[in-house]
Amino acid sequence: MADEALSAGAVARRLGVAVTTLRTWHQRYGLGPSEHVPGHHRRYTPADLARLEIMRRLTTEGIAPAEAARWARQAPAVLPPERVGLKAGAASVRDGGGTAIPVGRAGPVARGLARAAMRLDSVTIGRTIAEALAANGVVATWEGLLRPVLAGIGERHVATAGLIEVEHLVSRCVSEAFASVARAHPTVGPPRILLSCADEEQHSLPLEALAAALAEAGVSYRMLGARVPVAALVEAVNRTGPAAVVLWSHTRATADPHQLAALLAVPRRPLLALAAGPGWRADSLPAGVVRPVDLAEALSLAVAVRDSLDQSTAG
Amino acid sequence: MADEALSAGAVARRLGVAVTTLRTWHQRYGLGPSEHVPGHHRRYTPADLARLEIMRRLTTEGIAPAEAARWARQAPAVLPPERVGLKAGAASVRDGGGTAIPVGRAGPVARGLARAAMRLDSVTIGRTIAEALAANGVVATWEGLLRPVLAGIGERHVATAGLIEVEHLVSRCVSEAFASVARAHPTVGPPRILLSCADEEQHSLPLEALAAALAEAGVSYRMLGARVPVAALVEAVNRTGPAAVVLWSHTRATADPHQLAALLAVPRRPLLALAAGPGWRADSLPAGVVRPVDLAEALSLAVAVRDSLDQSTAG
DNA sequence: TTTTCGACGCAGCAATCGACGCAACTCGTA
DNA sequence: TACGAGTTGCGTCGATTGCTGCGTCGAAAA
Repeated sequence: MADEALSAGAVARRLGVAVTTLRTWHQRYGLGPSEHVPGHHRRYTPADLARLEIMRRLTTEGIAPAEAARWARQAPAVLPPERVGLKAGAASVRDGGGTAIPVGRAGPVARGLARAAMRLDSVTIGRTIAEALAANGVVATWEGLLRPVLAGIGERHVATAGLIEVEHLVSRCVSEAFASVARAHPTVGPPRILLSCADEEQHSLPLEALAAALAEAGVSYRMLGARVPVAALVEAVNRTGPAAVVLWSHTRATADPHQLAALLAVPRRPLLALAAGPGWRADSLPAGVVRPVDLAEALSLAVAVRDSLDQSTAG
Repeated sequence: MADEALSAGAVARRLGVAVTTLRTWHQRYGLGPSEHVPGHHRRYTPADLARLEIMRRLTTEGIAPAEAARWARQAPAVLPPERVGLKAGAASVRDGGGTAIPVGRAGPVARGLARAAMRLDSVTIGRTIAEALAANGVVATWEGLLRPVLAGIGERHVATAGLIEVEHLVSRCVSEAFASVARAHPTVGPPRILLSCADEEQHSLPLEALAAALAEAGVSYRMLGARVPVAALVEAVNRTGPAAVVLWSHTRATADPHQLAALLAVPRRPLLALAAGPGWRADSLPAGVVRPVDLAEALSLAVAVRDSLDQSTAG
């Protein structure tokens, strides 16, 4: 007597899709209520709902909707307990559209992640990212999965002035996943690398990616986070005396070269100053500042600092 | 309270509905006298009356009758805590001079945490928090450790215009710790609770505390994060149709009651709207909004909604 | 006699229906 | 590199369905 027969709206809400999409799935793929009189309202039984949830799960794994629907339609009443071991399914069927997030040729996993993001499904988002991180490491996951999806969301965001909640949600999930990596890889030795965002800079995700990559490589670091005023940065450098400082700037507005100059004017100036992020202009950087082009380069530079320090202390 | 049996007419007059409606509610939703012989007159006990009053309150607040009835039927004793006076924050601090962080009488662990924060020692910060969470749970750790320390840092921050980097670092560590709690407690079922910050509101830590507490209690939720524009919030509510929405506002500047009004104006409005945080003014809240005074109360209110099913149809 | 019961019906309104179309992503091709 | 073809999610529109509160009526209870 409890939950027999859900209305279309209730099912749509539960799945996180629009009501119209449910109707489309019914008429295009035959995924509807098992008993439905045309013209009358749809009433979804638990079995129908289970079929739709298979559809949703497969699409969030990056399977093309048409194929996912074929799977879901002939689904046995007993659903196989998850874990079928995905891994870049060969799902290169025509795929597109609607209110989707563009991920280019970033692969089916990225497509699935984008879909989960659109549904605000933080559980799936988190799981997808964690699996990718475990399988491919921080750098590859960042370049091949997270950056494309985040860029796609940002693109849509500026174009439609919407999707802000999606952007925040994914950012949080990514941030949590990176933190999880850092926690899973305890580092040894004192942190000699300081990571900080530029003044007023709100985007710290790429810096967190670097932090996670460092943790993965066993390098300890110190992360200050977003929106660090120059005075606070100088103060932190003075207090902790790092060998290398990475200063992230996402947009030109936050990329004030004076910050770098102030960094180099500190009494015990760091060995290496990295100006990371697309905000910095190569021609306006003070002498002695290095500008890595991507995450991998920043990582190798930072690792090099660690190694040189080890060498100097050892010999 | 033995034989306070009210007749149908009396109850109808008291509730302000027609007698016929009472009969309809009985046969359609099962909201009638607990003991009733068909054909005989209905005799409503005080308990029956209380159930009907819940029904009436929810329907007049705009909740779909079928859903309101379900809520009223299986609501054992969820009495909304009426207006507990807001106590002024006892801000009498007098502890440690120099560059220490005032933590009041929060105990030695808090002092240790504050010291680690001053050293920017994220490893120790994270470990301290994790241990406290494991030992005392989310609510106690938040109220007894994290909130005092964060408040102390904020106090010093506004007083000395420094310590911003400390504040960010600790925030990040707390955030990570909460995320870790959430990941360690997998929840089941679709999320029926939506957590969101008010528009322009940047502080999301207390909301993350609530999220972690919910996860600890096995309740699934959806967290939108900081700085959620009204349009995005409404959009998310429309899409996912949560049973309860928690809107956090830290300062008065971000506590625009219009946001709550917009929340309640959504087609299928949530059963419960919580205005959380010190920003909200009790006298300016729209009717039907509950204002929890602390984390524990917000938690218990949210947990109460856990079992509520939606489905707004059937007959 | 007065009030309530159960059954039936009706009008208002929100949700949904089916049809159509739009926008946008991917991919193959030039 | 640009462009058309194939897909796909979803907004819109006028019509319909179905839920909801309540009035009415003959019979039964108080």
